Amino acid sequence: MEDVAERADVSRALVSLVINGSPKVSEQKRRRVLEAARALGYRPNLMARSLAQQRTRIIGVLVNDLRNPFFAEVVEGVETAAESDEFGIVVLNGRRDRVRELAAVETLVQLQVEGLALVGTQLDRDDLAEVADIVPAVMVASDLVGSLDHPGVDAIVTDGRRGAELVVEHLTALGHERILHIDGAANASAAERRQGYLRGMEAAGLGDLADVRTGGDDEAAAFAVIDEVLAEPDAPTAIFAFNDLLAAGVLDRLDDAGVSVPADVSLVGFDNTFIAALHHLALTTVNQPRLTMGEMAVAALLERLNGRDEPVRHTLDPELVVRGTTGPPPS
Amino acid sequence: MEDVAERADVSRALVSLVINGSPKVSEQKRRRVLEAARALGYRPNLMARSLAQQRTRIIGVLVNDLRNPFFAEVVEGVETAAESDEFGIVVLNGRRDRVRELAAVETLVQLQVEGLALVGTQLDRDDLAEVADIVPAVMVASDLVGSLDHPGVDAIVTDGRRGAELVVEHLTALGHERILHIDGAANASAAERRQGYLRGMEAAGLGDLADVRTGGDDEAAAFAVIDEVLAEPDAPTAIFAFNDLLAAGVLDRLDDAGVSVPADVSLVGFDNTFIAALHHLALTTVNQPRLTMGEMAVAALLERLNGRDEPVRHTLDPELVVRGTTGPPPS
DNA sequence: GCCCTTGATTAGAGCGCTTCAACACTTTAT
DNA sequence: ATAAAGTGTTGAAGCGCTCTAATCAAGGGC
Repeated sequence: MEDVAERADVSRALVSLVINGSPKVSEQKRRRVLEAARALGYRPNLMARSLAQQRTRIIGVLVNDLRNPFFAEVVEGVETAAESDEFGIVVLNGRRDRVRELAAVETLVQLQVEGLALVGTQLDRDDLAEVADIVPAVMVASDLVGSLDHPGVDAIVTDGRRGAELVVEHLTALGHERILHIDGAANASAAERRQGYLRGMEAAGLGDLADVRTGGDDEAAAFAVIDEVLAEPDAPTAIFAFNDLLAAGVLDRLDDAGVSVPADVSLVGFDNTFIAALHHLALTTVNQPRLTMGEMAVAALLERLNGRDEPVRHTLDPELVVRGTTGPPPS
Repeated sequence: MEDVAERADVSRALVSLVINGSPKVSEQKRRRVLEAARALGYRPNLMARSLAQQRTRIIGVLVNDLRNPFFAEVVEGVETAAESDEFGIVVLNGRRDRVRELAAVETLVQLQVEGLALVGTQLDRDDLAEVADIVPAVMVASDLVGSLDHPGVDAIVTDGRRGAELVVEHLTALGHERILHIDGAANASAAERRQGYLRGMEAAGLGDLADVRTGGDDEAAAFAVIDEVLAEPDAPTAIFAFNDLLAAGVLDRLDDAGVSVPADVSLVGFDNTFIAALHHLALTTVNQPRLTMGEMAVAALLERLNGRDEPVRHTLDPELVVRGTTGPPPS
């Protein structure tokens, strides 16, 4: 910057003004500075700028698992919104490991991000409380029971309870009774969906047939459960999986076992990722408005930066997407 | 930091030493400082540190499209390697838009990243030349014809030409002759695979049957092409798609049209993403060692930082993964 | 008792930028 | 002519940290 100033024969301060597009610079000098900058290949140092400005204009994004297309799309929503508000984002991948997530949050805080979007993270209340004192945070697509305890944390979620209920309603309407739920284990939104499932079963008068098994959030997690279930008498006629990835695993395993879907067993996923839409899977699932969620997360953070200080929680409506993996139970 | 120093009754410099784990600090003072830091909730400011240190220990990662699981896994490889070398990474998503990619590179450079990993980007030689003068760069999983022009750019690629040849060999061995290639359009690795396809066809004596159509890199790109092809006489008996996503699109469309795979038409993808492995697709495809590629990219950058200044190019071997979408042509 | 080490600590400059207050120069109002 | 009110420009302080060189204290050897 010094060099640019010298070459353009102005002060360093003026160069700064030009770079930042200040209106109070004469056209003549502006041109001189820009030309000097170009000639020297000058690039402002974002670190120095942030230090001086005392703000970074960066939103930190912590993602549970980047390989899950669902999260990738939420991030895309965050990105879009941040971009249009002239914020940058830094994405860190927790890879389903809470310890890694914790470390990532620390990194982001030290990076002085102005807001934190936690997408599907597994952090608990205490982890969050500490961080929320420092920087506004918003949880996206994962529900932390009690997160509202802390006034610094917002939440953007799809109503997983309702989503699960929709699934059960759909299946019971088709005539299913033995409906199995393979859950998301310790996954952040698992509890809610489990709850919705149980409520749905109760409501349908099938409370005593309710059956929840521990699954996970990827294909592999389904294998053991399916093997187990198929070996039992009274196998379910319908399976509601925690998410699409898990459902894909279920489908694979059923296939291996010669069980046909939906003739023998109906199957429902959750998230409506592009995988579910592949015709060859044609998975019935529950849609979550991913991009919108990402965008709302940024909006929530910006409101915080603009002074809001009560927590906000937006619950979006899930939507059942019926495709080819559900049908009436075998007679 | 000032506050911590005061509370521990030492100088700022000493605090800095403690925070950075210097060995030349007495156990007593170290304890005092750490305790003061904890009590005050002190967090070092990464920006300030980088500024003073004149290095960021950050590797910038620019990805063509985060939604594509292939790239997401390469990034995971980068992440793993960076982590073990105590580097941080900043991931930016180009979203298949060259202009956005250019902007992202600019951001990363201004962030003072110490190395740039370009994963599947579409940047051309000129774009790169400019950037490579400033920071070492490595292209991953995308081949830029002539990128070696610039001595500052390394490359980690899978041999797409060979991969495509493997596909053609597999198909011709099954008896196919009318093999169509739906390519990746302007995508960075499209040219190479196209070339391999053509070479493979020549080698099999099928040069005049070679047929390349413009596709893309997602499912939607396949639709128009398939509609077009099916309407023509002499429809191909095998289709080699640019990547798995595109292949999934092809599969969907063939399905819609009542064409069965592999009975009527064989289909091959590329990348061996988890999508291909889903039993319901069971897509024959070509594997690329994604994680390894990511790790090698970091290794290449670190070598640069340690003084290497001739360009390096690692070409990994592709591997044909035969699944259920290929078989002999209909008789 | 003096000089030399050795090890622990600190003062202070500097990293590249922004920004505020001050300044110089016009222009307009009186 | 003089004051008031703009315009454009700049000097210098300061953002939070690191790091070199200097300082200080405490032995050790003669």
